[in-house]
Amino acid sequence: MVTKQAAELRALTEGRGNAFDPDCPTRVVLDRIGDKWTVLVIGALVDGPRRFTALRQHIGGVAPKVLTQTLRAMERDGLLTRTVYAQVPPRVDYALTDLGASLGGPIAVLTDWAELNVAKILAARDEFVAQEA
Amino acid sequence: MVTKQAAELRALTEGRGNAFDPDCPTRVVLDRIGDKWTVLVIGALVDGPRRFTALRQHIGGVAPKVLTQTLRAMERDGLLTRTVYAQVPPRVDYALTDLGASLGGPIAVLTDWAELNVAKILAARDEFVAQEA
DNA sequence: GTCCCATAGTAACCACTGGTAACTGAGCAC
DNA sequence: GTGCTCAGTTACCAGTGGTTACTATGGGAC
Repeated sequence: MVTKQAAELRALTEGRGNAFDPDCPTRVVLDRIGDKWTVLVIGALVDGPRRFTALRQHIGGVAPKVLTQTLRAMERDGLLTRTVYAQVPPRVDYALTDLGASLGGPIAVLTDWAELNVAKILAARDEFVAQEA
Repeated sequence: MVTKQAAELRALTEGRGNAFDPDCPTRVVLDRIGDKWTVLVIGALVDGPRRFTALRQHIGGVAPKVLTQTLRAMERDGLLTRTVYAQVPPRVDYALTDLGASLGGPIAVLTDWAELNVAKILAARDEFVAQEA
């Protein structure tokens, strides 16, 4: 614990993290971004706030439990806000914070690459399978 | 807040083959990129080929089994090449392909964001913990 | 000859997480 | 009192990530 805090402090005081240091908190950020649902939630919220069920419908194939986990983690990390209205039936709005919205750029770059290179990756995969056989 | 970047992301996700469709192969690419070790391996190889042990040392905290899994998956997807020299002790070089190297740009954007925003995320996390208590 | 070393993994095992299906609670309409 | 909506929760299961220990091979030291 002490060493971890020291590493975080060092990384922060140096101004920049080093993702290759296992104790560097940048790893934490990469883990969060690495979660595919986080990426899709950011994409689903760039247009504005959405409710829980709307998110579920917009992001195909996500189970409610997993969506809840993702949203809570993102709220904890300051990427979005969760607003509960005391109504029945309940209403909960999710909206990106400035920090969360600022992630949209890097994610767009990534999804752009993905769109452009899906074919190459699938081709490599097919070829590899063919070689194995 | 919602700017050109947001519009870009929206165009990507709602226009041509979108990542919100659970059956879209873009999901496959996001899963691969989402693996934190993949990101670090790309980062470790942009300067040139490395051997297995060199990768292990450069990327702190990775278990050999997991590194092997990651490297095999990346080889399968055409992101890197694996060259075995019939020597004793064994020597295996890993090098990025053009496809793998082209991922360096998007990943650099992402890690830049991560390193710049680590402090904000940790602050949000601390505040959240404080509010809970 | 025997012992030890380095490299690039594998094997066995465990814990945690991601995913599925079913259930909850609160008020309102019927 | 039955059913409807929304936003989850609960119980459960499989797969994955991670840890530690072990392996194969030949070269050099003794």
